[in-house]
Amino acid sequence: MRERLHARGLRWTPQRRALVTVLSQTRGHVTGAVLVERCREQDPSTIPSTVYRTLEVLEELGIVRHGHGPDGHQQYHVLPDAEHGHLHCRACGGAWEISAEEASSIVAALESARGFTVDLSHVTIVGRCRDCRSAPRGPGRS
Amino acid sequence: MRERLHARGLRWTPQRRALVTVLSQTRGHVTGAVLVERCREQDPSTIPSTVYRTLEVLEELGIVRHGHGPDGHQQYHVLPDAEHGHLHCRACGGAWEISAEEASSIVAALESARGFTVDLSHVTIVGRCRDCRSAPRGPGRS
DNA sequence: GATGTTGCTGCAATGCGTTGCAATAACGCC
DNA sequence: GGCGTTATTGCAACGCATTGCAGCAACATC
Repeated sequence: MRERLHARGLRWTPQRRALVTVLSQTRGHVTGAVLVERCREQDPSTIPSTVYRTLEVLEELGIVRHGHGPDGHQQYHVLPDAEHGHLHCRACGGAWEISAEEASSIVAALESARGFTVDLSHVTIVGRCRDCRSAPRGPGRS
Repeated sequence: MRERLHARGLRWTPQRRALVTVLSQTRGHVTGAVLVERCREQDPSTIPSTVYRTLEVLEELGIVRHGHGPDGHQQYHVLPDAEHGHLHCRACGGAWEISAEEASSIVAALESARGFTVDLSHVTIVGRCRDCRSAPRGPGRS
């Protein structure tokens, strides 16, 4: 980790160490706010802007990816999970992953038709799941 | 417009009138903040929360749709444009629309495989467009 | 046109995230 | 170990959006 930063002329600071530790104990998806809070547990003097800036750096290194939840808030996930997209039911709040394979149809379509390279891990698709689809008319947070 | 509100037991207020006027002069996509600002031009005493709450109501009526830009901020578009998704290049900031037809492959796939109904107008796909794909390594706002 | 209901508004506070800037402290080098 | 360079941090302010609550005002009714 430290090496990767140094290789780019970046620095290995206590604050970064803390975030990396937190990330290593994290599975699945987390919002930015939660990461800030977890860092605070480790070191109460943690400042939000530092965390967000560090996340930016780590994303450039390919350590994390971020997308946006159905409410538009940050959502980070730690690699090296397979790259995947996200599916959210606006009625029940449920969430699922879309595998690269499952998404290949659009990815390929956009690629060949427009020459557009999709960042799958940033994709969040909102709608209604099987169970809620038939339901009367859920509230619909988003 | 007024009728549609009344039909649901809702009220036709000066503030709503203002927002509807603003929307009627709007084409394409607008962020929430811009709508607030435009309302302020008409009536400087406009309060943001009122605007956002009214947008919520209008969305329930099917007058507007909202999604989230690549930065996670609100983006509204006025109907009755054909329903469509959004494509954003993280390097140049360019934006395009994805027609329902073009998206039919995923929509149909998710529909049949998972029984998931996609809200296409809420979809924003981020990546790199043809021109930026070959570029060295753009900054990558998102 | 006066009155009661209850949907809306204004306001203030909160939450998430970003940005500018001066001070700090990693790092490389001697 | 001391020193200079410059990436980072801490802080404070800002921007967008949401929420709770009390007072206000549309609307239906008489």
